[in-house]
Amino acid sequence: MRPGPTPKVPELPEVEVVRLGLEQHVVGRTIAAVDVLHPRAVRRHAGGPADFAAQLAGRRIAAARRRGKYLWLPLDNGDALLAHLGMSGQMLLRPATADPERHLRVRFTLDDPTPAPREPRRPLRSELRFVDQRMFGGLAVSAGGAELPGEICHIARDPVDPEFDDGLFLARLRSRTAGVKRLLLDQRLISGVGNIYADEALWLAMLHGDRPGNRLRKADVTRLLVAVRAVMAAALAQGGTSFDALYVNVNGESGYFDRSLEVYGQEALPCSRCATPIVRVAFMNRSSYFCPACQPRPRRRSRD
DNA sequence: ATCGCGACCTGGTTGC
DNA sequence: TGCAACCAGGTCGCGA
Repeated sequence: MRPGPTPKVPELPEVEVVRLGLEQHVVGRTIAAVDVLHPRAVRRHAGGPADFAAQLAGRRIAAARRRGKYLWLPLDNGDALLAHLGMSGQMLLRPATADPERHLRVRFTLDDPTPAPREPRRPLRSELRFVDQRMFGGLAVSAGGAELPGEICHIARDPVDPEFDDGLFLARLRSRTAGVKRLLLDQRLISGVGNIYADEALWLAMLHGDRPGNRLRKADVTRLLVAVRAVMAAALAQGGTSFDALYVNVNGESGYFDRSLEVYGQEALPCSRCATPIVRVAFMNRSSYFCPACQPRPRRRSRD
């Protein structure tokens, strides 16, 4: 069996697709058993793998929530199962008989849904599986975390949250000297934005990522927020359309990702606005892509 | 407090 | 052909 393509890194829209799938297929069901196949997957659970499993066994899943790239499943006792997909995490709902995935890390056996009175058909026994190749992701039980896990209280609301405060974001951005891309990636200011959508939003807003926060005009920040929401809405519209009832997957095979990219990964290709070749530069041990004409570097840069 | 950077992690790709 | 180096990047924690 050949390995599939490298999953795309989940940012807010991808995580929201997973949340929708969990909401539809897992909420209301009870965790019968938990099997931690790799301890690193629960490294952020203080009590270790055995305690992680013990605390979840018998609990009913009450809801599926998200803030930024964090997911959590509130449980019937007020605790929550907290999850981050990292770079390569997936949540899969699979028949219990399905072969284990190569990078299966944690397996949750779910009780069969209660059959309807007039429905003698036996429901399919299924498992929720946490699969993660690179293991930047992880799971934990958050004590009393149903409403908002304490572990993520430092994570800002995301731009899709109706309670996201645009004015507060503006004020905080403009109080900082760091470049606007770095600030976009700071989950304490705004959550859910990763390297890919940061580049896409900056291109759409025609801002260079090195523009210091405190030198942004109000109109720049307004444009940036519009852009962030636009790229996320577009991704969500294409990625969140459908998923198989037994397959909740962060890297659904929709292909929306590549089709809609304007700058990320597009080095040397012409900008769709002005035809200037897209430039790639090193940024925080990774890459930034931008159009040097549409997104002029701020002055006071020593290079270029 | 803020800033900037290294560590963590695996597997596909590139370069010699 | 073999093997080492590089690359992807979200988040945490550290030193300045």
